[in-house]
Amino acid sequence: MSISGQKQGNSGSDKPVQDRLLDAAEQLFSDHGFEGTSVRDIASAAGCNIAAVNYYFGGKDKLYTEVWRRHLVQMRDARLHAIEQVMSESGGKPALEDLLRSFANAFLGPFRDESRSRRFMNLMAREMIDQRVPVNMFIDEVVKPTMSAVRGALLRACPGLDESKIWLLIVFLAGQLMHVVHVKTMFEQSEIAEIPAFDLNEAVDHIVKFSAAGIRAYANGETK
Amino acid sequence: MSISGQKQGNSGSDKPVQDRLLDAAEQLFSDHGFEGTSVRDIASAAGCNIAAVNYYFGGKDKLYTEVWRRHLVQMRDARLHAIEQVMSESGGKPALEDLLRSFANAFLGPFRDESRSRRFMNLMAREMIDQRVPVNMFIDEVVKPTMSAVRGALLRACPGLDESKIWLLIVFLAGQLMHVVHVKTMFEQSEIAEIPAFDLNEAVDHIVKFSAAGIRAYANGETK
DNA sequence: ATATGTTTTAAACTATCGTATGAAACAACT
DNA sequence: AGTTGTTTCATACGATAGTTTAAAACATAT
Repeated sequence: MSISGQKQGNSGSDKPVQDRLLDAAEQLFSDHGFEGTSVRDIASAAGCNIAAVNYYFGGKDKLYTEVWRRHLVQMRDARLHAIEQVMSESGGKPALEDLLRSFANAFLGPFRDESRSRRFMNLMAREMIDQRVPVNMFIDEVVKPTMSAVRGALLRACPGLDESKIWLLIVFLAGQLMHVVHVKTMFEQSEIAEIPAFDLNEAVDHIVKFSAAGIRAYANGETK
Repeated sequence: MSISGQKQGNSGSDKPVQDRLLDAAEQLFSDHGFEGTSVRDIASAAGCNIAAVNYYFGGKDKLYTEVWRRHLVQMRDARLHAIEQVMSESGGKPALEDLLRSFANAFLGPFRDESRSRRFMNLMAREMIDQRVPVNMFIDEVVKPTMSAVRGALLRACPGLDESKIWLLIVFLAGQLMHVVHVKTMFEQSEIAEIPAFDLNEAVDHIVKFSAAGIRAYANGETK
């Protein structure tokens, strides 16, 4: 059998054991937190033996980071794909607003699906209080590749942009989007029904308009 | 020695053991969460024996709820005192705006002190994810006494108000204030320095103006 | 000083935690 | 069949969790 093979006739479900463990762990970590979840609970929910956690992931901590890695690569791919699509649709010279809107929508994608977003929200709220994922992983898996892609696309959309200052603009853009995520997270946790559902589209419109104006002002100031 | 007596020559500090335990527990629960804090850690930080937690509080859970009770009674007293003061200053017939402003400021008091607010914020963020304090306690210690006081004051400030609908107005008012707390909580957790400090005074101004208009419209609609 | 009630202490208890182990079960190939 | 490499399993390990216990230390009153 090959080293990366998967068994076929497993007992609990049709999914391989690794995925069942990741799914069960994500649900339990989201509901009860890292310390409040035991590997026995996870293995039981995944329908497999306790030792499988160590066999496949090398420990509870590693399993937790792998739960996150799954989300991180998904985020990265969604953002990279959004940028590539705008680039190809515009023949390599996208309108600034289109680029910003596409990226913002990809950024906020995980929070649009109401059914799955709650689990991810809880996971994120917990991770924001107790940081357990190594920062390097977050930087390497998401920030670096996303940033360089946005950077390239921004330069095509706004040729007059100063290359030395472009990182600041991207950080600022991501900061606005993270802000939206934070507000949305808070609204989800709030049980007070009085507050209407937070409108992501409205937030995206604002950020696109605001950032486009800011970036253009920046570009003109540098080139004049 | 009386049954509620306190020893004088304790070893760790000048405070009694109960208070030292509550202080240490609050700090540790705020930093590492309930599951992430052991009673040995708490006792060690408080400079006393492990058994003291069970001797004085009857267990780790009870200690946690007592940490919260301390905050809850403080909240309740601050709000009640604010209402009493407005009532006495106005000779029992306060202006609606004064009443609302005074209550709102008392409500948001714990979040104005920047030095102590962070610990309480963390504690609250954790409690919002994992509810461990019995809801009855929150209702009995804060909601009920506060509500009836606000109700009485509101009736004096707005005699035309329908008594059967007044609870809804109070819930609505508290909901707005909790909303402000949530946003503030989020801003504190956010590490992004780009966002300016959240202005509580601005929020209070808005809520006072908005709620006063709403309540007056309500009262007029019911009395005409 | 003796007696009484309270507080503090060190140690032990049971339960559960994350992890490690070695044998059994299994699948794929010679 | 027999061999090989992978996966599953029951079980055990050491560490630590929250809690309990009983004796020692202490303060106060008679």
